[in-house]
Amino acid sequence: MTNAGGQSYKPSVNMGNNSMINVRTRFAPSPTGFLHIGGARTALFNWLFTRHQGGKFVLRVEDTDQARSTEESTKAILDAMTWLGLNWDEGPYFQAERVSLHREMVQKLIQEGKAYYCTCTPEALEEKRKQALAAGKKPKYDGTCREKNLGKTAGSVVRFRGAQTGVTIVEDLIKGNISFNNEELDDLIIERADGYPTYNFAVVVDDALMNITHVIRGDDHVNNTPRQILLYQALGFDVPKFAHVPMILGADKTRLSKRHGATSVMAYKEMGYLPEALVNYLVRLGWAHGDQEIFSLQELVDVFSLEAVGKSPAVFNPEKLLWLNAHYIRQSAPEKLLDLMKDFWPAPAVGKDAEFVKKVILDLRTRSRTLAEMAAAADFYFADKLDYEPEAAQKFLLPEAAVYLKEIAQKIPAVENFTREGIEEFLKEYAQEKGIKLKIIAQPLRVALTGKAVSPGIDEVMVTLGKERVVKRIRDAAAWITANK
RNA sequence: GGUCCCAUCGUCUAGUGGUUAGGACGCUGGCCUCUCACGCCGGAAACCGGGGUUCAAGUCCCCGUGGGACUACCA
Repeated sequence: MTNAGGQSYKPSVNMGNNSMINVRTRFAPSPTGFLHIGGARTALFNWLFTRHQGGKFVLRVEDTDQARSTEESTKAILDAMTWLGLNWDEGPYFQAERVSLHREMVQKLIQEGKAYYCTCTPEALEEKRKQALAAGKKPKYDGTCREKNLGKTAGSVVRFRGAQTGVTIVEDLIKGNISFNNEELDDLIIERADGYPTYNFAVVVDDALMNITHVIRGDDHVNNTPRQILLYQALGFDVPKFAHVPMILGADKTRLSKRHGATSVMAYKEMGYLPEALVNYLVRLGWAHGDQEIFSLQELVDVFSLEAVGKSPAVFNPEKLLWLNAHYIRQSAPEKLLDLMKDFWPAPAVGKDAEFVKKVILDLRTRSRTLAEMAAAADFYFADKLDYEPEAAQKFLLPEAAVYLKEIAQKIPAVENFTREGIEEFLKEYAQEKGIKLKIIAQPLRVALTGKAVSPGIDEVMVTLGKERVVKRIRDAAAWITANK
């Protein structure tokens, strides 16, 4: 399964450059929840970089935490990727299915003396950690089993024998060179007591075996990177290029989480956001191309580069996302919106004539920031009988207006040119005849037609509704005034 | 605590030693107008602080300060 159903994007790079043609990247989510905003941006950057370079984008599910991984999460993540249009070329591979490979590599390191069995219990380690912390020292594995040359026993784990001197330099495509003293790195566990590899080991083995050339991931991983580089070297693999993208923060500048509102990509779909809006918003978090704000996916593929990714974290701003979403709704063809709106319309809208619904969409297109907003604003188009908003009715459905409404209802059947222009002309002439401002009749008419004080232009509404419904609604309003005032 | 990263309007950002520090969201004044929205024109709003380097620093260096990440038999 490679969800190649997405459209294809042509790489914009000079294919004559042989070193670039073999770019391979991966997105490696752990299936312990839905795809969230941060993960989506990481996936997007990977995808854009890869498509720009004409490389291969691999999807790998990191499910070695057997206790927390679920199939539903895997499906939810793939669905979200597909919705965003981030198609992958290989995978999804499942890390848990590759444990024999990982174990092989663990054994290799043990045989070469680069890893060793450790029988320290979690409890003992936790105790030592506490003590170290209390004494103001660094909580680091103390090497109890390092030189014991232990064999495998029940409950034993395997630790990597890390270098204790020297410096490891991470050459990061976004952050530049970052150096770490190896003495800061402790002997990390690479195989757990349950026989499963730990993250830091499994990523290295898998990335190496899958020939990943560029590891693009969140910068919460920078501190893991030197250990991983040491692992690559111990295993005799080439070290890939790294690019650590800054985190996305909430309004309070802490790491984005549920506390800050919706963080699930699919929650945005359900709220009526378009994938192109989310993609456009996400890509501008930490990346810019001069002053440009609006980008199509193909445009992004053309101009995206890791060099232009900023180093500092970005605060997630829902207002700007909303603006972009409104923009993309405005830009969308009515046919497309007709399709998208199927999941959003209120019950009375289902089964209505497509041409009529399309007109409704056209009326509302510049006035809706989300599809859900559009649906909410559209209720009056589909209602058989209007409920007048109390404040609107009180202010505009008055006895003096009833006179005008009745006359207008009477004259409308004779309006030949029942278009926006024709209707506007008719109403202006009527107002002139009466010696009043258009305003005087527009608001009562609006309430009569929509039940609200705020709506699309009354000419638009009238055209969409059609003469018959218009006449009926105006008469209903006049009758309502007689009955209630 | 230790290690590492980061720092331009409220927010996202442009800026690569010499600019009236630009754009966008949001806010706001006006125009358009049947309300609202769209659109158009205008406004307020920023280089964290201190030292250097330099004729010249938002841009380079150092030190502070502030924020963030990691510090698991999670990923």
